[in-house]
Amino acid sequence: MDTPQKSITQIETPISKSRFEDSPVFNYINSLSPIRPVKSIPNPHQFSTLNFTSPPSVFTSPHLTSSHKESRFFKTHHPSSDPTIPVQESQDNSASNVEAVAEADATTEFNTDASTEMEQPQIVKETNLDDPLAVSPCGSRETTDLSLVPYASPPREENNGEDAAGMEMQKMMNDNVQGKNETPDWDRLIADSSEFLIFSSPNDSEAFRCLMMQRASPSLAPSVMPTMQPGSINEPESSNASPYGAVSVLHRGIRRRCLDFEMPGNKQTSSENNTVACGSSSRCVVPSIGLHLNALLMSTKDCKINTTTHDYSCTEKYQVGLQGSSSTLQEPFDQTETATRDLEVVPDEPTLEELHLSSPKKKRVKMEAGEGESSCKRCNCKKSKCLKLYCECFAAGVYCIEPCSCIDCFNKPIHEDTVLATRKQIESRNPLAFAPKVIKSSDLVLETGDDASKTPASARHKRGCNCKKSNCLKKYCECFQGGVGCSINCRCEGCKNAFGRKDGSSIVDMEAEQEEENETSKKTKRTKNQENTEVYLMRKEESSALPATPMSIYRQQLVQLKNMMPPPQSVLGGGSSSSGMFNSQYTRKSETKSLETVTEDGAEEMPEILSHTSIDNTKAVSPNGKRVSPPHLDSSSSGRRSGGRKLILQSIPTFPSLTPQH
DNA sequence: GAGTTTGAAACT
DNA sequence: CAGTTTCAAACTC
Repeated sequence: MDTPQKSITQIETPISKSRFEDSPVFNYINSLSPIRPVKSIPNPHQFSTLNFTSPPSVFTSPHLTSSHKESRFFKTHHPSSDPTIPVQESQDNSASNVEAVAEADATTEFNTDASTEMEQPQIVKETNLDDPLAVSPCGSRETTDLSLVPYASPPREENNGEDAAGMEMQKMMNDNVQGKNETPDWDRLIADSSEFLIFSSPNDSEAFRCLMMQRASPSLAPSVMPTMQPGSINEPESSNASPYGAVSVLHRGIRRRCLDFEMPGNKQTSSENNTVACGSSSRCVVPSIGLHLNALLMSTKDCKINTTTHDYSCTEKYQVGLQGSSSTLQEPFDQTETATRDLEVVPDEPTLEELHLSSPKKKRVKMEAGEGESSCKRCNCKKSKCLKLYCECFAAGVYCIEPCSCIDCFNKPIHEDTVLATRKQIESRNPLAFAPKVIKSSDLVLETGDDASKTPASARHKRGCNCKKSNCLKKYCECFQGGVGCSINCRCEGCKNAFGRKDGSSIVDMEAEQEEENETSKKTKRTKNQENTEVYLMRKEESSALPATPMSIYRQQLVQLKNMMPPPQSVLGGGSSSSGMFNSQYTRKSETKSLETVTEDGAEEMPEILSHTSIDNTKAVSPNGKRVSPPHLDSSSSGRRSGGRKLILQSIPTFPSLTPQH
């Protein structure tokens, strides 16, 4: 039985309004007031494209406006007993907020907070905004918002929500521009915000930062994916299309969603996190922002979400500041892609840059034309429907996106159920299927007790490779691809892995590095034996695409830090759960842990990177100027020269300073 | 860009 | 668990 109340209110509003407007009193007032009543124009389009110029496409779709209310924000349960009112409210707010973020991106963290807060009270609790104002129970939102956000949308009538939002947006934009004079120190803002602005997910923060960056460098503003309207796709789940649509639009524009496969029963949470986009998103949508591309990687493979606890471990600083510095070694290509883009952004890596830019390598062309274009990891699946581990996206825990060339792809938000089911199935078969393939050596040592720790990479492939012909010298080899040495877990034949052979000899690396070092100083070419040379060349080729990009630099820094840190604690994230990809990396456990995990991958690449990049550069390109100062390795590391050319990871003793104890 | 090679994933 | 098939990335031309 329908409660007449609702319908009555719906009907009554317009009626009463019209009556009111027709009334002489109204006319009188109207005549007196210079303010003319403006009737809302129910034109969703007006709100979007026409009104705003910034990064339009992503957020301008009518679909978006129509589905705002169903965006992921509203997936969260409203604590209030009567969802209708809050929803209505949040509808406007969300619209304005989303738009604010999207269009104006003048939105500050406060606004973001506000939106988050408004839409996700629970998350707010979770995220614990330090700002007392921010934490307001559902009751007093508006006040809070207003107090918090200079341009936050004030409470307004439920009608013409979109227009209102749009107008509000413009107002906000204006206010922001005028009031702040548009001199945002984004780095500072982000840095500052990182302390109290805790995003509901790492991806959120990523997206946030992305937007910030975007604003910071409008010239780089993406062309923006024009027509990716998932909603336009005739999906069976049309009922759900909206939410997805909204989310997708938003995320497509901003971020690539990560799959949080876990929480089978907890769909809500799952969706919440699912929506969480990986940093990838940023790269996808904001191609110009090379730095963010890495974030994708981070989110996808490196910064794993500990779905078990729903913690995210890359500390916000890392997440935001480093922008996916941890981009996985498992995806050298991505790195390279990113690198290529980063070159434009980061001018201070002359040698490598030049090297990279000047070399019209096929690889690079390939990357630019293909993966690099979107700067997203792209799969090319044809038969697996992207629902098998064959699919890199799926394996990485991210949804496929536009740039993917996959056919019959089911790895999309609209098929979330399928994806989750498949994921579960695969995990049931192999609980570690989605676990990071490359894990820290320390962890490994705990597990296998092998000599992994002896190798420079300081990480090992979990299962080991099974190479027969590639000698573990090509990316066919997962160990090599991951930038780690082979271990006793490997069943490879003729292993010549540059990062460390199965037999435990990591000497190759040492020799190569030292050799290169000497060569560098002497400016002569190497005189190493053929094997090492071969290895070296291969690695160089690999890493040539990984010049001194910020990412690589971050990684480098991280690696350095890592090396200075004491041996990692027991595996937390690693074993945390089978949800794998996202497991450890985002666990908020401790910064140390985060760093470690982040570094984990970074270390994989180190040998090569280190041999080519200088610490000075590292310093120079520090993301937001925050931290990761390459510690005083020199004194402690025997492998490093005054020139700062090289770091020999192996030789760097653990350094206690960064961890509380030890 | 097409074809080949390779090894992981999936299957039996 | 081992062998085989399938698959898509990596690689080569």
